[in-house]
Amino acid sequence: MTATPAATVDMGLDIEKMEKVAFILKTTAHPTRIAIVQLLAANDQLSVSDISERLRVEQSLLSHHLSGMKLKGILSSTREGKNIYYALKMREVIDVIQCLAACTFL
Amino acid sequence: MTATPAATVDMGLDIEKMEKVAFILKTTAHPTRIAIVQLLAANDQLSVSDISERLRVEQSLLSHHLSGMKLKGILSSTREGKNIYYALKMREVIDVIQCLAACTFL
DNA sequence: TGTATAAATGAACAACTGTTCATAAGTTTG
DNA sequence: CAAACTTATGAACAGTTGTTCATTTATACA
Repeated sequence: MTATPAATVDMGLDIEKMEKVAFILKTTAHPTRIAIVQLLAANDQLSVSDISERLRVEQSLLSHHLSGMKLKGILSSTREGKNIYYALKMREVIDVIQCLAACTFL
Repeated sequence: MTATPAATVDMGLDIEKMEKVAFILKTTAHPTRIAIVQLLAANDQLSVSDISERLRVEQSLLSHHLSGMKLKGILSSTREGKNIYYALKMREVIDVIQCLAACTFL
């Protein structure tokens, strides 16, 4: 990791908040992963092949993204028969994305 | 770069918006750089040494961060005598950070 | 049991990031 | 001009990321 700069300058974002947001952003700021979050925000659980079809992302690559996100605590997964269903675990991620979606100026 | 997934699933975040936000986030989601943005949101221009002192980040490293951010269009710089002053160029960055700061839930 | 289907895993690799260190380049002032 | 100061630059390097491909594991079902 990186050393945190000393000053706590702020606009309402204290260090702790800043690091949490940075974490969420770093692990989510990628087109495929944002799309995954959006899908799971709307669907509350989906199998890998569901996601793969909808996003047209190849199985293996998708799996890597999913397990990475799971590892970082953003998603959870449960097996049901042949399929494995992923769901959003860290709800703050939705909030962050919704927050950004609400930013009209962009 | 990465291929954009096909589906435009959304929560109000269309693909274009999503990519702009992702860009801003990727280039900003780092403690030092967030701190820089915050400083420059509050000060509208600061010399490298100002920033270096306030954030206690070493000259060369800071310079790398700054010129990277400039390269990506986030900051601008102008020389005034010995000093070089950096300023926020892409104002949306402030908006994004303020937007996130407003998210109380975190 | 064998075959099909769903998903994970691991190697390999290129590209990018963050960092440090040493050095260069531009500016001011004596 | 030389010395001091401020900032940039470039090499080097370790670590991370995104991706592909081939292989493996797990489950279901004939």
